[in-house]
Amino acid sequence: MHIPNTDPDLTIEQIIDGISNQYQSLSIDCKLDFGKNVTLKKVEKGRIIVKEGQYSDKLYFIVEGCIRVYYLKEGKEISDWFAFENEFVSSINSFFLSIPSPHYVQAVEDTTFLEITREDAFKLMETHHSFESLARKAITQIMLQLQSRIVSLQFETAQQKYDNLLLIRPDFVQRVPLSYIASFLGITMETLSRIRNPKNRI
Amino acid sequence: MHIPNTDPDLTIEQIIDGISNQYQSLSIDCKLDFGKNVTLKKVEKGRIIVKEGQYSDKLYFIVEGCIRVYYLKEGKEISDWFAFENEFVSSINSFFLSIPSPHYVQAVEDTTFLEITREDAFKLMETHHSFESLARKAITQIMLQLQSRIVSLQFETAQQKYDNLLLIRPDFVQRVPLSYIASFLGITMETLSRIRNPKNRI
DNA sequence: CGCCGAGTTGAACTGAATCAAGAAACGTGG
DNA sequence: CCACGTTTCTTGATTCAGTTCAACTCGGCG
Repeated sequence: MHIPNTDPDLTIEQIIDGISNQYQSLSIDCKLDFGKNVTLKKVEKGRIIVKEGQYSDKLYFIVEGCIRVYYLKEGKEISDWFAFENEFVSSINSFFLSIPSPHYVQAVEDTTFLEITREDAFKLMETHHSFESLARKAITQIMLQLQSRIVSLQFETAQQKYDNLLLIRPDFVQRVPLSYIASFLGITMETLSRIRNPKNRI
Repeated sequence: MHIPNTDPDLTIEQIIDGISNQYQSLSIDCKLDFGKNVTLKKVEKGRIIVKEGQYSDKLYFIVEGCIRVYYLKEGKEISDWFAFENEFVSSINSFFLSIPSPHYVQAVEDTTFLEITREDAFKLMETHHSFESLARKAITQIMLQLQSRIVSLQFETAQQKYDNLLLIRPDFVQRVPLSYIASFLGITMETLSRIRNPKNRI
């Protein structure tokens, strides 16, 4: 799962066909309309796509690469969300609540993605039942991810959280710096480092 | 917010009208169809509505009362979700993934609610664009709640978590036993008790 | 009245944070 | 290709918030 299996030079039409197959079959009308409202973008590793405080009314669909959403807490970066190939990602508070983004959005690798504005996305949902279904399914998936993360955060030890992550998203640890992973798991870098050292295992 | 403002003796039609107003305007057709597929139920305080291990393919909409979703971890009850008047609730893993429920669902107070099966709910989503929108909005709301809970769980002290809860859902603490709240916040009952004692405040 | 569950308080313990210092890996220019 | 500075990761010592376990208080109710 989550293996980079996507040709980064797909056309918008091909990408939309992929979405239609993976998430929800879209009507021909809807695909056309969808295609007219997205932009295909490429950014290099490390590039900040959205800064804190901006109204980030964009939703992204990753074609190739990895995007990280994080916020600053007392000067420290807290990673909140990572998305890989074929996943949707956005500064969700900003996107859904129309508030200034508390999050930064950054490319962890060279990344190719589709971009759509909130306004256009909501218009598509209203116009096309199949797009509304797509949205519902994508949001459901995110909700379930968040749910399982809560269970993981709440009563697991640092070791269990890390093991759990390795189990669910083995590629994660390969592709994302450890410092990002630590804050995502709600632990410090030092603790993560100790956990990963087999000598410290119980 | 979340004040019991609902007459528990509403008809199904009136409840559906309320949903149509609060979440998403539903077409007349859709409301009728919706009404045919729900059951209005009442359960007394403490009653277990769903047991762990059951396939819980039901979604509930609370008219009056409070429902708790929890699971057992090493013999201890961990509260995962509380829902009050005018909120949807279910054993989400079971409902959305069609797996046996890892959760128990229990009435915290005498509770009146609408019940709909997954099959019927999904059929309504397919048939009625407005019902699909309703679902999308309800799920979005849950997703945002989960998101803010993650932020709260991840880097806040026990004190901050409790203060935060008081701020966001002041009625919560009035209506739900402290032992339930503790596990919801990811802390022990003893810690919660100390936190609430003004003498221990910094 | 006495029991029972819910909540409180106390003392000892512990997992992870913090602070501080190294080691390894990484990239960039000479 | 190597020397360098920078960033990323590891290791060690100390500290602390919150857990655990155990005893106790309080209020409701048969």
